[in-house]
Formats: sequence, structure tokens, C-alpha cells
Amino acid sequence: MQHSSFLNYIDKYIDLTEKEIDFLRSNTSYKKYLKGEYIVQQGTICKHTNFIISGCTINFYIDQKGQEHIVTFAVENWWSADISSFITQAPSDFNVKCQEDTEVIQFTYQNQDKIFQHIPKMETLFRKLLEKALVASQKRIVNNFSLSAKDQYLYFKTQYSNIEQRVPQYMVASYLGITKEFLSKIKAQLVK
Amino acid sequence: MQHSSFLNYIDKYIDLTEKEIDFLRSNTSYKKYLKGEYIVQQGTICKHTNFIISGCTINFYIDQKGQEHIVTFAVENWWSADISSFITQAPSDFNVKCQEDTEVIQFTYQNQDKIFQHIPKMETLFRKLLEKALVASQKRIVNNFSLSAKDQYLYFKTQYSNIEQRVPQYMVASYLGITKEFLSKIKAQLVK
DNA sequence: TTAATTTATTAATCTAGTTTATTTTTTTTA
DNA sequence: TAAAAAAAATAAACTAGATTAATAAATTAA
Repeated sequence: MQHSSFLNYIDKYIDLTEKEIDFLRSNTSYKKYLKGEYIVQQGTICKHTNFIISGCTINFYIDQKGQEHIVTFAVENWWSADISSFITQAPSDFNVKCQEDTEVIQFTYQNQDKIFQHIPKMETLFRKLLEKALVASQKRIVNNFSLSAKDQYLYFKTQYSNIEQRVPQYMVASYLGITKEFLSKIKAQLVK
Repeated sequence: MQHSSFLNYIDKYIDLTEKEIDFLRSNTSYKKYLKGEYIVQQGTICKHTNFIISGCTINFYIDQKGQEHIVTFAVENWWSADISSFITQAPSDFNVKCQEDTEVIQFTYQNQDKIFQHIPKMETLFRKLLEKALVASQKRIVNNFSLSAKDQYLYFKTQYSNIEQRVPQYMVASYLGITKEFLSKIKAQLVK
């Protein structure tokens, strides 16, 4: 039951045998976090890759000046982790925090490796997911180059309209790299 | 001969049998481009992933206002392509142009797939390279958030000092997302 | 349901980085 | 080598977005 939305997700991309599904099930685990709980904390090692069944997480860091910056949001059917810490198993520069009660399927580093060894199709899937994530990340850099703050906000709305409803506005501003005051100004201007 | 630096690179990460090396060799091809030649042109499909043996390429696009923006540089032992266009085999939003005479090893989309099927270790290697590329891309977004233009330039110098010698300064400014005039001002200020 | 806390708005002042324009230096070409 | 073209430097005027500060609205808690 706990794994069903995760298995549905996987099924959209690849076909697995019953045995493979069992293997996947027994090498991942279900966990429920409450709103406000941390999945990863700055300075600790990111132990898991998390597939989000329900809920919403934010990935953020605190800079030298004590300012909080939101790097990514994640909701149902997305992945959430600090990849950098996960792949190196070194302390993280980021926090992953639950913005709502959040249910996840977790892979440890060792289990992910095991899964890739036993089910190469899973590694292919992850490779393709990484390709897409890299494209999206580059797109964000490119938008930063050539769009005004207002146009970046409008682009964000088209891409993540569901997220805007679920997090406070100051987090959207932080994600866009602008102040909450300026986002407020942009919104006032858009209403006119 | 043509493949040797490519095979040396691969050898640093994974062990291949003679047969696997032959397979790799026969499913990739060597090509030499001259300075100023385009490997990919905005609006055309990116046919190859390129491993750079020697030379330097720039990945850039022209925005609506006609402004050129440099997205990435690549030199020896780096990879160069427009991943977005490559993975979708749809027209590219970017140009890949040779900044110097450039020798590459090329994979077509079909051949890359064939290689991953026959040599799963190669897919593992690519998965790991993508993970690293994604981390680097996120790092760039994060730096954009919390560093001043001057500090981003200093960071660039520590990471890509060899590139700074090989491309005009206005390209470095474009990569950093600032004007060439402002980079010039920053450099003048750093001298003092 | 009221008080306390968090989030959002508005507005004035300020600054990092842009724009425009001119001059100097470096590189390329003939 | 000189002339042409490309790249870099300098400086004044300007603007998108930040900062600061005060107020209002919405949520949460008691």
C-alpha cells in the first residue's frame, strides 16, 4: 500500500517483473515526516534520496549573512534530496525541511547501488531523470540571464502554479532570488 | 590514436575489456573542427555528445533583444553538447561554437544507447557525470543568489583559471551574467 | 474570540550593476 | 609594417531591485 504511488510512478517509465518489484520494495522504505521536520540538516550527511508520495519539501540554505535562500521546492511525485551530499556522503550545505506533513519512499546510498546492479533499467531511469533535472537547472540559469524579475515570476507561475498555492510568498521570492518586498511590488503592478 | 585521450579518460573511472574498448571505438567517431566552426546551431538538432580531446568550445544563445549569453565553456577532457536538444532530438535553443581548433570524439544518440546496452558500466559512468554536472549547475544558481558580481568572478577564477586565459574577457562577463564594462571595473578595483 | 505571531503591503531612500559614449590597447590582416 | 578591426578601459548618467521602516492583513494559539 505504502509503496503504491511510488510503483505507479516507476511503471510510467519502465516495465518491471514481479520479482524486480519485490526487490525494489525490500530495498526502499516508507517514512512519514511531520510539517516542520527536517529530512536533511545543513552540516549533516544526506542519507537518502526521497521520492515524495504526498506533501511538500523545501531545500534551502543559510548564507554567511544569515540569510535564508530557497533552492528548490518538491511535491508529490518529485524527488527530494541534497544530491551533492548524497553522492559524496559528505556533510550537506543544505537543509531539506517539510513544508507540510510529508510521506516519502527512501533509498539509502547502498540500496540505490544495489538496485542499479540488480535492475539496470532503474539506472537508465535515473540517468534520464538526471538529464531532465540538468536541463531544468540550466534553464533556470538562462532565465536568470535574460529575464527581468517580473518575467521570471511569470515563468515560475506557468511552471509551478500548484506550488505557489502551498508555500508563503516570501519563499517564492527567495526561490526567484529577489526580496519579498520586491515580489510584493511586482504583484501589485501585475494587478493593475 | 585518435581515441587515445578519450580512452585514457574513461580508464580513469572504469575498467573495460579489450572487446568493450573495440565496441566503444567502433560506435564513436573522431572529428576535427576549425576555430569559429559551429558544432550545433540554434534551431538545428544536436546530433552528438562530444568529448573534447583538444580545443575549447562555447555554448551560447541569442535572446529576444539580440543579446548573446554564454552558458558554458568546455575544454580538453570535458563534454560539450546541448543536452536538452540531444535527449529530445528536438531543435536546439543554443549554439555550440569552437573558440579554438577543436578535436572531439562524438556519440550519436543511437550509438550512445547501444553503448549503454552493451556496456552498463558506461551508463553508470554517465549517470555519475550527470550527478556531478547537476551539482555544479546548482552551485552556480546558489552563487548567483548570495555572491556579489566581484565574488562570483573570484570564484570563477579559482574554478576555471585556465579558461580565463583562453577566451576574451567579454565572454567571461557574459558567462557571469554581467556587462563587460562592469567586469572591467571589477578588475580595475581588484588591482588596487 | 482575543491576543500573539507570522505574512504581506506600501513607500522612501539607497546601491550594485547597466547603459551610453569616448578613448586606449591589443590583435588581425593585408 | 601600417591600417583595420576587435577587445578592453574609463567615466557619467541611469535604473532595477535592495534596504529600511512602518502599517495592515492573515494565521495560529490560548
